[in-house]
Amino acid sequence: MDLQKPLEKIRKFYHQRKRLPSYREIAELLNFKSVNASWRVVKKLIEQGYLDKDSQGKLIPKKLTHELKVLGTVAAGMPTLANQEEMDTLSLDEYLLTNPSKNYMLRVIGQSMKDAGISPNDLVIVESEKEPLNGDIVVAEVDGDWTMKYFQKRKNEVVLIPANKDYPNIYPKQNLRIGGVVVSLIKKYY
Amino acid sequence: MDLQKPLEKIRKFYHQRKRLPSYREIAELLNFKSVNASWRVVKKLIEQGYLDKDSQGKLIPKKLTHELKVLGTVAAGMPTLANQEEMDTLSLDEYLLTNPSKNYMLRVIGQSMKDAGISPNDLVIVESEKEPLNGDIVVAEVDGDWTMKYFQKRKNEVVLIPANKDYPNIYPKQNLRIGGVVVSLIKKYY
DNA sequence: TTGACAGGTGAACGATTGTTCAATAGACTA
DNA sequence: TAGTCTATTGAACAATCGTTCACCTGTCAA
Repeated sequence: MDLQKPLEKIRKFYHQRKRLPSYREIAELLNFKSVNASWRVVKKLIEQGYLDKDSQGKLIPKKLTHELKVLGTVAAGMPTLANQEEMDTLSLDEYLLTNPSKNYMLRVIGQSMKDAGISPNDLVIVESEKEPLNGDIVVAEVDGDWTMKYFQKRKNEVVLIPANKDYPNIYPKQNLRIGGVVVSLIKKYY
Repeated sequence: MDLQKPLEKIRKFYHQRKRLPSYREIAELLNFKSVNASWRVVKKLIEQGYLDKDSQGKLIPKKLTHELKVLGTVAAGMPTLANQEEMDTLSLDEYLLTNPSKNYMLRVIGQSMKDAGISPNDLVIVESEKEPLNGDIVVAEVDGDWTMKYFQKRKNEVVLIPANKDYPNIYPKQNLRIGGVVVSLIKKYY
């Protein structure tokens, strides 16, 4: 049985309508006249791990969601088209959001983290209410201003160190408030 | 009517089960004894743009998907908790995947793009079958090896330039194959 | 020629679906 | 007190749901 076409149709339906089709709808998609035919196709798709079922028998997606093929490492070269299907896929949302309810995103302005590869217009994902470790990049309010810096705790004081020699270290006198720890950085070129 | 609790419950259900609850299930979630009660809650949620309906009346998510609050710019400071709800949200998948079927992801090894802020273990999202412009970062096969470099087209030849002075420019003799253009870069610290 | 098998048809089942109606309970205002 | 409003209840509707029958093709091997 050819599972490729059904998979593609179902995937398309899912992305367009943001829900999975019912067996009747699958029959329509695949030009079946009987729901039993789609029932059998779905059974195979479940066996192969593309779909799954609820406790109530409702279909839920498994390997269908907007996902990225991870093709390997750059220097190791490009995999051929032949084995692309076997590679892992990954949802960016799930991958990047360490703690969805506490994550938020900031757009970077200013050059103070330049040497860490963080430039204006980049996006950083920040996790709030997280205890920073030495070397973490934190978003902090120092004496009234918000900045992004490396976090360094020494004996009794905290130092905020920029990744740019043109900027001075910051020794917060009072009112140091940590807004969160930068958990990931996103640069978008296009 | 308090929509916050229902929203949160429905959102949680959606993320756990990867489908939206039925009206009966919503009633159960919110301790309603009547489906009509959930029907009205849903009506409100639709009016506010959190949910939507199919042509068949089935619920589909709108602003429910795993989304990030974009809180503003770093230097501009942190918004207060009060206006967080009004901020934009953004799905990373939708934001980063310029062309889902042609995008794939590579893990970076090697230091050759160091000065562009691209380090080993970073992830790059590549769009295949895209014509590179001068200055774009491309993934290319040169004389048998795969690398990531800046793309530069001069008169009749193509030069691949690393972002690291310790590495030489590459003047492909033959067999230059562009695997794709890097459309975004992801660094994950945690 | 026979038999097995995979793919599709058609119909039926009880359960669950979205939707709507009338009715009830409490909070607030006039 | 009477009246209005909102939130919830409870019951009912046709339609659709997932699931399972028995049956009908065609293909290929024995």
